[in-house]
Amino acid sequence: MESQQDPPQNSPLFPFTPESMMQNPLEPQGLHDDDIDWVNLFSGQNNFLGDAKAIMECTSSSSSSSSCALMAEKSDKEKGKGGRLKKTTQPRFAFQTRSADDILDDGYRWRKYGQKTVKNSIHPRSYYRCTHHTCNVKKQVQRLSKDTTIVVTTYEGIHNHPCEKLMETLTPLLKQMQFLSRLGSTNNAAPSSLL
DNA sequence: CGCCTTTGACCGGCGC
DNA sequence: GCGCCGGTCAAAGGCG
Repeated sequence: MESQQDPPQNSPLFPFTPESMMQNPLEPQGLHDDDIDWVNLFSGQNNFLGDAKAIMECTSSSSSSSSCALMAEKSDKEKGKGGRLKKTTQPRFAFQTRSADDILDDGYRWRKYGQKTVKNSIHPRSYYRCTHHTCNVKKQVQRLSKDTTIVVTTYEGIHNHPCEKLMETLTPLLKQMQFLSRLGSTNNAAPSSLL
């Protein structure tokens, strides 16, 4: 199915996803391997959003995103503009990333379904939908006219499926870890050489 | 051939 | 009521 093997120009796996942020919006480092629920992590079944508005600043060593900000808000404040769009209550997340590339590789597959020039911005806004059949997540990508090095990515909705690329990357590792932990339980050897 | 992007048309909400 | 604006649709074409 998924055949994208090429290393993307920006971070191969965007260091956080809206879902992962929702897991631990302000303490991304607070996870232990034993605590990770991979399914929930990537399917976003734990929704920390109430009326909360979270803003996160972070730094990243990746070449493309030197800084970013996350804002989360309830989208039912949205006016429900736009053609045939039903009124949604999907949570929305706005990322600001400093990148030469408009498209963040967040591990999901997106299909572009529109592009519009917006008022007060010299750069067009692009509209993407998650290509997963059952997933209704959308995102908008727009470059700031003030600072053209900053790309604003707005996610709308929660993925109801695992991140394909991330799972693709992690599956062999997880299998290896399972294998080694089984060995470790019999041989009392810790798989400390991993990663 | 399937999947993707492009792009103009269309739709509906909002402000005046 | 009308025009503006943002969001979506869908046909056409490109690419691997």
